Amino acid sequence: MYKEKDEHIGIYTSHTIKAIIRFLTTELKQFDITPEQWIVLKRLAANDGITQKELAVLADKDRPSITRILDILEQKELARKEKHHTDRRSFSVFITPRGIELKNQLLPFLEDVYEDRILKDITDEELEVYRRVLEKMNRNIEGV
Amino acid sequence: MYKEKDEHIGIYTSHTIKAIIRFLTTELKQFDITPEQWIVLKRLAANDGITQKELAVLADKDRPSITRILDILEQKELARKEKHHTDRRSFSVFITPRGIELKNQLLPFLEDVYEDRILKDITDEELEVYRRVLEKMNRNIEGV
DNA sequence: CTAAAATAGTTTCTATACTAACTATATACT
DNA sequence: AGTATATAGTTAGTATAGAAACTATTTTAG
Repeated sequence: MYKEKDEHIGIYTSHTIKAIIRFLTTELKQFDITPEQWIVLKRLAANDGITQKELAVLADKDRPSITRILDILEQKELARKEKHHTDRRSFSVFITPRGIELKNQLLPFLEDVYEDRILKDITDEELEVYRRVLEKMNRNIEGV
Repeated sequence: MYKEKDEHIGIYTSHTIKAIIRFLTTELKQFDITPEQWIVLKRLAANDGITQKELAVLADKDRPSITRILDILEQKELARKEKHHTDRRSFSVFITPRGIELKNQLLPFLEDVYEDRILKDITDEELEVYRRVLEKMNRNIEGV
C-alpha cells in the first residue's frame, strides 16, 4: 500500500463508484428514477419551496444540471416550479404528492439496499474509517 | 454510523469522487488530457498492440467509450490503430512515441498528486481499510 | 458447405458534469 | 436616476457512461 496510489486508490475507487452507480441505476429502474434524480428529489422533499439555486447547492449539482434534472422531474410529475414571489429571476421548486409518495418508498428502500447488499459484511468500524478517509480527501482538495 | 447509509456513505462517496475527478481534471489540464483518457493511455502503455476489446476490459470501459476515447487519443497523436492481421473485424492499438513520452511524465506526476495532496495526512492503515471497504463493496455487487 | 449465432467495432440516443455564453432581472455605485 | 455589476436560470458545446441498433466478419452447428 506504499506505492502506486494512482492505481490502487484512484483508479480502483473510480472503478468501484462506477459499479455502485450501475448497481443503483439497475435497482432504481423499477421506480423509473436515476440515482442523480433521486438526490435532487430527496433534497427537495426536505426543503420544499426553495429556489433552484439553493437546491443546486444542497444536491451538489451545478446550475445547468439542476435545470436538466428538474425538467425530467417535472415531466415525471414529481416536482413543479413556480415563479418566485419577490424575485422574478427565480423559481421556487415544490415536490408533488407523487414525488412525496416516491420519496416515502425510496428512503427505506435505499437504506435496505445499502444495509443489506452494498455494505454487507462491512463492519461499522471499517465504515467509520472509510468515511474518515473520504472526509480527509475532501478537505485535502477543498476549494479546487 | 448506524443509520442513513444512503446519505452518509452513498451520497457522500458520490460527492467526494466528483470532487476528486474535478481536481484531477484541473491538474491534468496542463497536459491536455482527461482522467479517463489517462486510464486508457496507461493501460495501452502497459499492453501495446492489444485489440480495442482487450483495452476496453483493462481500462474498465464499454466498447462505445473506447471507440470515443481512442478517437481523441488518435487526434492527439498519443495512440494509433492498425487493422488486425488475422481478424479483420478487429483493430490492434498502439501507443505513439508522443504517448510514451506523456505516460513517462504522468506516471510520476500522478503518484505525487496522490501522495502529497489528495491522500495527505491519511495513514497507510486508514488506506488499507479504505481499500478493503472498496473491495467488499465490489464483491457485494459483483455481476450486476 | 451453408445458415445461424457470436463477436468487434461504430453509431445513435438518453443521462450526466462542466464550461462558457446568453437573457432577464436585481443590486450597487456615483 | 442611470449605469455598471451581480445573480438566476437557460442554452450550447465537449467529455463521459450505458443501452440498443447496426455493419462487417468470424465461428458454430447441422
